[in-house]
Amino acid sequence: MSRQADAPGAFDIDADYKPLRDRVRDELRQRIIDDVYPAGTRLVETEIAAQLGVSRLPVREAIRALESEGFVKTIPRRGAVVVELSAQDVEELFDVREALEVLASQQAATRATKAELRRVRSILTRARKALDAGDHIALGKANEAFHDEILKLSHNTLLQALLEPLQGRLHWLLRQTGDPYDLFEEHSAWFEAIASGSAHLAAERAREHARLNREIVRKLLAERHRQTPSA
Amino acid sequence: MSRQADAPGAFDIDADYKPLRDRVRDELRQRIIDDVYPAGTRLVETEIAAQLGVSRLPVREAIRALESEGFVKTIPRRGAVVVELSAQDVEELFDVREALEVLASQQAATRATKAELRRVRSILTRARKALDAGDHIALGKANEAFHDEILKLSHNTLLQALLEPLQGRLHWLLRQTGDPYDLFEEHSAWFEAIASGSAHLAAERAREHARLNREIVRKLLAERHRQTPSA
DNA sequence: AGTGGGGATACTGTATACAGGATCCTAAGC
DNA sequence: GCTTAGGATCCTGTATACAGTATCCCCACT
Repeated sequence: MSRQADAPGAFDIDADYKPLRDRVRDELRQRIIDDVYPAGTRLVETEIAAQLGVSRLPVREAIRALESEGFVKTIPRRGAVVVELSAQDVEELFDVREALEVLASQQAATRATKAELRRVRSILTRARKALDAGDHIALGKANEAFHDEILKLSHNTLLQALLEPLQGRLHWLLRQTGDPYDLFEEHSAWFEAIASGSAHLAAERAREHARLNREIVRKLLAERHRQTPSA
Repeated sequence: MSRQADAPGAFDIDADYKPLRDRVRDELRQRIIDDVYPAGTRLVETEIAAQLGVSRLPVREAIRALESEGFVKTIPRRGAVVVELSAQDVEELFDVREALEVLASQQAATRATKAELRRVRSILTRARKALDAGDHIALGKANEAFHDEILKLSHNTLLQALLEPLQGRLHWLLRQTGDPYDLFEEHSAWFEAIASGSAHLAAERAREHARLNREIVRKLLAERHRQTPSA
């Protein structure tokens, strides 16, 4: 997170130290998002440990972390399983996301600095380019980065801590549903509302965006369900 | 929590099994809330392990859990410390609490069953009695239970999972500030709004309640700060 | 052929052991 | 007297080891 945040001149040798558990957690999360471990997959500690060349303990702690992030569910004495997001889970995810993103947007409107706004604008530019180039991967990443940045503009660390894992699950969901929708106009309008400094306007845009997004995912899921009725 | 909640007729031998890590976590959380471990206290794994008569591992996992709940902060290779809630932390806590409790209240208004409403009403009665008897401890517990129940009425498990630890920290804060305020009229009005079935009204009441609560805590903290300017 | 029991197996839960980094104290130098 | 280098100590990070429980498969019995 904050590499050398304070004491700018200080020597900070091996500042990029990260405990094994964190690196394992990141790796496993990525595998879940990338569908290497589809829903229902059992995460067996010994297996993963052997595969990554570490002992069971870091794996164990990583799995616990993923549990608190909502990616896996563990049953006592039975181990961890990658969760399947039910329709209700998705609805709840969007319920909470909407509430928190509206708050983030409001606070961003009143607290964002000019430099921060510039940075977000540059992300939008990146998204535009990816869209024109037809690069779906880059577009998806830019869209994810956009949401992350809006979150930072709120200057509310608790909000960030809560919303980040939720967005992780949403991105997971969106990747499952296929190619990223064209959200460029949406994001632009939302961003301008924040940049205008009006908390009210920013809130309205955030809510609108969240609802549109929810509808898109609903449709995609309904489609997918029609294709694979029972699986 | 939910001992043998589902499958009423099923044999569920040792249903009350709980991994050591969970029992240790509960114990440590309680100690933090009860101010046995005041803010700034270092939680040394070996110490706690010896004291509780378990090995370091369950303690380690418990500490990780408390970290994700926001009670402690761990620095790599340095260990865990009970956090001190800064003024900004408190504000953020209330920001998020307000947003989520408004959502919970809205959903409760449209989803709560008659049986559930009866249960909440009985909690209010308990609070009333505690208030009349001047039993501050019981009043505080009833108020905490009230919030927990409202949360359940929302029938939104994600919302509950997110809000529970936040409320834990709020209760911690409120206990630090001394005797529980008289929130009976407030809670009653809020409850009636939910019982009326109007999402809009329920949302308004929830917001009002959250804001009042925030003001109370602000005043208490300002007072405490005046008494202990630097500590 | 179907069902129930017994044992093997696989995995988690917990304990112990060891390695390496951070802190703190002491002592020497300025 | 103050500062700083060196080492001892403490504590976390990680690995290994053992115990106990759940699952599964196979075989015997009905």
